[in-house]
Amino acid sequence: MAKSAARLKDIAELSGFSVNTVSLALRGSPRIPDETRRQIAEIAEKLNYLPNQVAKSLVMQETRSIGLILTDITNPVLTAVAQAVELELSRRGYITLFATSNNQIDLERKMIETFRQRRADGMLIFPCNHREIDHIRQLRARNYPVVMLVGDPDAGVDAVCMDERAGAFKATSYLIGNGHRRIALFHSGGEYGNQEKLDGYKMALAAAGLPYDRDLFVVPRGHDVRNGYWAMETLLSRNTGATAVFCANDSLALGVLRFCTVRGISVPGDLAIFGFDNIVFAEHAAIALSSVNYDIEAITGLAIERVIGLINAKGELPAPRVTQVEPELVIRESTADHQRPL
Amino acid sequence: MAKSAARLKDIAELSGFSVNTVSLALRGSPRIPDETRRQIAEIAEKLNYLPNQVAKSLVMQETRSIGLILTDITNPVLTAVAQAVELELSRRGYITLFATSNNQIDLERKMIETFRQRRADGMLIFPCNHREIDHIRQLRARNYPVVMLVGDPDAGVDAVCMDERAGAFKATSYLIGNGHRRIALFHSGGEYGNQEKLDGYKMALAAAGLPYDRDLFVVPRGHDVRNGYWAMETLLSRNTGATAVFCANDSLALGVLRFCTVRGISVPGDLAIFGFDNIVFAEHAAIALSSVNYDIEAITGLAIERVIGLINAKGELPAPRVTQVEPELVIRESTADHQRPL
DNA sequence: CTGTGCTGTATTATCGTTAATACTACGAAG
DNA sequence: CTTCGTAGTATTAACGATAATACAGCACAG
Repeated sequence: MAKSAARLKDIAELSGFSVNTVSLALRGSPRIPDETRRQIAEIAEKLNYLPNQVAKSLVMQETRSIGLILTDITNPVLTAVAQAVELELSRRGYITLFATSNNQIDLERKMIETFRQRRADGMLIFPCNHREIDHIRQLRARNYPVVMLVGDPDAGVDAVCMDERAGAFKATSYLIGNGHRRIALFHSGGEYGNQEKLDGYKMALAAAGLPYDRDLFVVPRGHDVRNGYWAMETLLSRNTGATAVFCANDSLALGVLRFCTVRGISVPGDLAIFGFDNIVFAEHAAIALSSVNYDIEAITGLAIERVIGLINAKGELPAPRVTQVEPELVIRESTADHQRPL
Repeated sequence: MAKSAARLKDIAELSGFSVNTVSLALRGSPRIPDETRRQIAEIAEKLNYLPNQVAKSLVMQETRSIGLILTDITNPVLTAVAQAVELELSRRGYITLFATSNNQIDLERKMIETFRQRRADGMLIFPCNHREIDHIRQLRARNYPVVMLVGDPDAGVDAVCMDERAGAFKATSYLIGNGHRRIALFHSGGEYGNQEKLDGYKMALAAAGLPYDRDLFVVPRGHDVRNGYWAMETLLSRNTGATAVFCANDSLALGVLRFCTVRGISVPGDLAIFGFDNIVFAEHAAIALSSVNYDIEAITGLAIERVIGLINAKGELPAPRVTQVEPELVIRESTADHQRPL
């Protein structure tokens, strides 16, 4: 902490008024006449006074800070989320406390505890595991304002999130509409994961009367570019006759694109690629990627609205609600916009 | 703030000991016998007690929090910096207060003020303008521990940063060594900017006896992918006969790559591309980018070491020091590794 | 048998603010 | 000429922790 910062007491001594008068004057109380206020403001200015938010928090019982726990900030979507949240909260006079769980649930628990100690007024959480959220439920049960950024409708905790099932359904349906019949799915869901994108994919196939072929489903070990590369290599070795790939996120899709560039596979001529999340690099890839748009502004906006609502709710919190935002498709070069010959 | 969190006082009342005894017991003071400690710990556990860090900060005169001000967190290098800083600080028991200035100096000033109000123990700052740093100097003059992540050696403020001039020199020299004689520079320096990359570029040309041609220097309006695309278009229209492009950052380079893909310009056959910062997407681009590596671990590690050193320095702060980390080149596919025919 | 030191605990002050309440002077009303 | 309201300011008590100091009771040395 900065040494020897000026306090109300210092201003009080220099001005001859009491601490309380100084406090009232600086906060613009109507009970203080202008002349007094002027004198006090002048001295405050001279001492470069800045109110001590720590002391203020203690007495006001609010810190005007909100914790944001992400799984991994290098994921471009989460980066954008972090940016949007910080911007909007700062606009509303809140500070953002950041933490990344690095997909480890112990770290997630630890960071929740840290934020609780620091008396963050509320928390926004991207849980690292969609199923293990008892610690978050517990938080909520203790009347702590918390909103998740992903979530099942029956999680028992407030959430604002993208409707991933709908997104996957739309993207798959689009590919089917373009004439594709053998559509691969790259999705590192598995243990962690929400099955929602898988569900949406299956629903779209079913709706079109196409069979679900387990061979077309590749589960990469992670969700970054090199995993996408690996997944494409794997798919090819299975000889499935796939003409399109739907990737659960854009990094995987960029990996697929890279693989195709290296192997001379033409995109979208030989293979159509559909991504998910619509990160900035998707738009500007060597071949611009079609993707399911993650509407960051909408989701973070609603989530912040919600958590601040909970903070301001006096007494018991209202029953948790889960809001799902339906995503739009963004069609670019990586999917042909015409009927492909079979 | 969470309603009705347990306090020391509650534990004191339930256990029959005084508040002070409870505090000592929970902090493991040797003056408290084991049996007493056990009783107290048990009740604390039952009440789900978590010490109030706000109150603690007030009395201890330290918040164990450090402010990090970035220009724009969506820049992948800064994202990685943010991640590394948060991780390391959390390891050392500090919390990270994030803010982005969005390259607006007013916002930068405002965030510094916010952090000062919240009594962050120190700050790490990526100033949005290398020249206008009076407000940061002032901070330092008031004995506030602050370390910049970029900086001139004579800034008068502590800094740990990459030696950009050396990086630019190395990259340009590498291209020259590969036989290139007409090397373009895309650098959005201009008003904001450090001229350091430009300096390094010029030095390398001079060292090889090559002239500096103003036509080969394109100044894009920003530093994202589309600006790189635009810059390449501009360069081409100038008919300079450039055989290589050195970009001040990887996003620009990716834009150049995209342009080349669209126009059928072979990389590195017709044009070599060298980036700067070595972001993840550089490695995994359709054609993997050569780049100047930004050693995030080294820089953030040193910066954190420095700021914590300043925090722990009793009394007057030591004279400011600027540490420059010399970057390495990472050579990949976008530059040919053999002598090109002229 | 008294003083001394130690062990375990309690009391009190403090951090910098806000909030509730208490005073003091003065002008107006009865 | 008292009373009362009010404007301006001061006093006191929180907030929840830590830290310095005080105080019992008991063992032991002289």
